[in-house]
Amino acid sequence: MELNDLDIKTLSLLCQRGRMTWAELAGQLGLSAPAAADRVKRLEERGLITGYSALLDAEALGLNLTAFIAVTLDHPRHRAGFLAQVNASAEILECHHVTGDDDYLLKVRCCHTRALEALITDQLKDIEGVAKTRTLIVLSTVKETQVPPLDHLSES
Amino acid sequence: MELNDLDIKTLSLLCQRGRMTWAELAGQLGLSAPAAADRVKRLEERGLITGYSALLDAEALGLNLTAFIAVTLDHPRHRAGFLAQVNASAEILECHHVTGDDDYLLKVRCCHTRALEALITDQLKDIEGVAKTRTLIVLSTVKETQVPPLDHLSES
DNA sequence: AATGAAACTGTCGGGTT
DNA sequence: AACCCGACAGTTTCATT
Repeated sequence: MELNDLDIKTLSLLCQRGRMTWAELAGQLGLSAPAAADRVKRLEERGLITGYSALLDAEALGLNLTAFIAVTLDHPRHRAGFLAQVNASAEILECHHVTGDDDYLLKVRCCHTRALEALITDQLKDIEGVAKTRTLIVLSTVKETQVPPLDHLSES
Repeated sequence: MELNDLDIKTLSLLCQRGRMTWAELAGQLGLSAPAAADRVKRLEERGLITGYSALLDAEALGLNLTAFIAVTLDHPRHRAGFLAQVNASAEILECHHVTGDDDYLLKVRCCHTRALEALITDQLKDIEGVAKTRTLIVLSTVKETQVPPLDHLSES
């Protein structure tokens, strides 16, 4: 599992402009278009690139409310039902099993406080085994990217 | 600011497969290729689509450690310095100003615990005004998407 | 929003270092 | 093994209806 500088630059460029043409990418890399396409195909086959996506502006879409919800389950037996609900809800963007006082940390996005209330009451609290939820409302977002720190990979 | 069903379907399709051709998109929408391209261009100009990106597998890249760090500043005067550091660090993926016991919630991603230690000690604690940090380690990630809940937009 | 023509891009095979 | 070149099919784009 080796990643040379050209691979990292390729990943970086495709994170910045996911629809750029192979010719354009090749220009930035100093390669021909087929060579650039080959390298990308290899990165996809190795599982480093899992797909491509349009990036949407949540606020422009009217999704003005982001929140983090810490969830505590009262027994591991209720895990499956909880995770099923997590996967079924489009408003739950992320769900992480975390260390600390609570079991799970969710990142959710919805339109307004009423929708958040419905999410907490109907989608979460209603699940058997959800003992407690703690909600942090996002007042403003300073930075939000899904691009991992590619510069730091050489150290690994 | 109107969004019809075709717009929402367009956004959804482009979130799933960001590099699909206009011809392919047009097929899914029941339109001709130029019509589909026109609709996408309009969504970009309206700011709903902010760009396109390759999606990377952080674990496959060796970025095995994700954490959330709650940060408390001891005085608003130290805000600017803190935010400058946040924007300068590639390992800090997100920074949200939140309600609750702490001021900011960061999502960070790095290679291993040593790198996380360096992030907390050198990048955060070293900033003047950072009074306290609380770190939650992510044990496993159940779900992680950046695609907003498009189904729920009709209610707004 | 659909059609048709021109320019461009992606992709494949063959050859090179 | 990685890359370049040339060629063809598919795609984007523009003008027109």
